[in-house]
Amino acid sequence: MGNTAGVGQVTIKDVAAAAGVSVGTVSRYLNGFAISPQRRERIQAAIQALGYRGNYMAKALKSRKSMTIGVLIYTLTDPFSTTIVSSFQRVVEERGYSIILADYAEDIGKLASRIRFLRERRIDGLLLFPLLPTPLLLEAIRDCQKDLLPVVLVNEQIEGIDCDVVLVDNASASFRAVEQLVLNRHRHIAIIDGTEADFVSKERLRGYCEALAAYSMPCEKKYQAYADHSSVKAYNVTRNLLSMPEPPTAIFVTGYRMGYGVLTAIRDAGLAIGRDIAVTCFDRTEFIDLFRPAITVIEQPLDQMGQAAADLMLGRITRERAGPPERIQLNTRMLPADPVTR
Amino acid sequence: MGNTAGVGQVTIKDVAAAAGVSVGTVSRYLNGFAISPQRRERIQAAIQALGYRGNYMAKALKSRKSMTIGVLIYTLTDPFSTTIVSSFQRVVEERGYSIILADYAEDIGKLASRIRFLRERRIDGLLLFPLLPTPLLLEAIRDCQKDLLPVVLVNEQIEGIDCDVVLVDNASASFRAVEQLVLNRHRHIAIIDGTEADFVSKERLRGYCEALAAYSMPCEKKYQAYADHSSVKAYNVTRNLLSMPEPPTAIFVTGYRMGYGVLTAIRDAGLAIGRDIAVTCFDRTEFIDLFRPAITVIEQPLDQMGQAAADLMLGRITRERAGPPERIQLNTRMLPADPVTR
DNA sequence: GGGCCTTTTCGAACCGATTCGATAATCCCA
DNA sequence: TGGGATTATCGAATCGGTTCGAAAAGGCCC
Repeated sequence: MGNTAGVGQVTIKDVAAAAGVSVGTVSRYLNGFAISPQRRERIQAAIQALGYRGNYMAKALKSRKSMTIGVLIYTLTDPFSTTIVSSFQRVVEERGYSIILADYAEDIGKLASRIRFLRERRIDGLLLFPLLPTPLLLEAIRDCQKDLLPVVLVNEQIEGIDCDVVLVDNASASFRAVEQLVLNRHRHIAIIDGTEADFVSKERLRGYCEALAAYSMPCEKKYQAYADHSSVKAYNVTRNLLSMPEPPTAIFVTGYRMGYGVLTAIRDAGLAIGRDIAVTCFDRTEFIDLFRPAITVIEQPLDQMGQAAADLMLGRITRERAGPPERIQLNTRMLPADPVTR
Repeated sequence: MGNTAGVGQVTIKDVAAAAGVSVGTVSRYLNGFAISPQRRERIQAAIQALGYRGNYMAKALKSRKSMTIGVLIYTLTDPFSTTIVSSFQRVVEERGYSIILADYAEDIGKLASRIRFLRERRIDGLLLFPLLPTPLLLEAIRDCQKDLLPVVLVNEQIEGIDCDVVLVDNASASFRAVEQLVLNRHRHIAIIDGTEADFVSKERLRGYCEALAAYSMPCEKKYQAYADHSSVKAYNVTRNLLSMPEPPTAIFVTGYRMGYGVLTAIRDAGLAIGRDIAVTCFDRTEFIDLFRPAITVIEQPLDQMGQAAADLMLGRITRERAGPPERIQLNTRMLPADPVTR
């Protein structure tokens, strides 16, 4: 029956009645099937007149697709991941999907319950930003895969898991960055890295070490530090580095938050970036951009990453793409500093 | 009938059959109504055994509530708003709501279509971060209200709209900040503000002017600049200010992004923050924190804002709260610098 | 144990769409 | 213009829950 008065509750039945056709026919029209011209017109008129707006829930129930993708991010406050999400969203929305967003407050322990929450909403796919390759994560992913829920990972590689993933060339970007410093005659190059455990940090450290090795330079522990992705820790670490008997002449920082700390520490030590010391920093942010071209920035293709993730996801959801998981590796771009040579 | 094999498609019917009760009874159990102990046990066992997971879509369809709140943000990459969203999310999720997130890429023109998108998902409420009080926005909100869709605004006040809103004490915070500078004997205090049009910027400028007036100081145009919330523009503006014949001895910046530009410009001018020049900045970010206590920071209670917004929203959605719109104004906190006196 | 009141259970209708078999309309060509 | 093939339309069943009236069960008191 439906109601004509109520608030936005015009149903397909009302439209059918107003147009003098069956509900099935209206449905056909809505889904783009062939329909006779005069009926098409009457239906269009009825929709217009009644202000019909399809009921997404009914559609989702019947078609068993929620047209919703869950996005689980470690924290909503990190512009790096939200930028990726933003472009991901743009792409999937064009195909009618919306995203429901959750974060796990950088607490791996919450991952499972957050995923459960999303799955109760019957998401059609899951975009996951892991922090660490823990067994818990592995189990959670396996669980999704068991139920054929497509999962796409961003920036993480996990032993023993076959899962679509989007990455950047962490190791080789680091290699090139450090190589450039070496070529500019730096002999004491420090690295300030995230953690010992996460995939991205490990890869970036690997690139650093390989570059030094490639030029037969020692890879000394005293020039290697972890700052746990924290700007404050990076600040302290940098001050320590600068007060060494033989301080580094170049610092390679593997993340923008730590970059903040490094830049501030250098300033507070009374040194001039780009003259007294070279800095190469992963991630391009609005703030770090203010230091160009005094520092070298490794820019990650965030938009592309979001798009790639969206393509992977949509391919799986629609089953246009089957077969083994893909591992998409995108290239960073180095925005070189005016050289600081020794 | 249901299926026992398939992927996660156990229905309430399957549970009922397995427990030997009717679907209605299972539903009662699920919704916390009284039920006889032995049935309760059988139902629990059946749910456990089958791995039943309620179908959110079916529930939403029948109960006409999507248990979903739309969040429309100007850009996902702004940590200020995403922090608020994060705490908002935490609160509403406890009540079973999830959020679906969309941004409008700082393009007011897209607002209407973004809202339409969200409304097609049958959201139960809308949390909106406006940028400007435009007629378009006003119309969009009116449209929601007409259909009794609860709307909560963050950080915006619109003439002629009655709508729940969460704000901070922009004007009085500015007043106090500038007052403090005056008391430290600064006589040339510059303000770098967002735009001429947005509510928050206007309020912050008002506080600045009122503070100067309160101390009978001139409110000179030459010390007032807009930087459009951009760090690069703030950088340029600051350089200009510093090269005036009579440069300001204190700068009041009304947003963290512009703060980045100001701090960098001061550094590049060879001045020391907290010694040569005083800086007071709105918003506390990880980066700006690195400058404390050399600069004064006005911290907004982001978590509280999110919670307040959530409370407003849930109150409206559940109709526990009716009546006229509320305007919740929260207090910022000033983290004072070590004083730079003249 | 019977009568009466309360509480629990059952079963069916319903939410608003999709989808499919059956039926009606249309088209094409002889 | 008629017959066969094609295409559009109708109507009913269905998705997986909630909800409500009616029926059954349980509790209490005499």
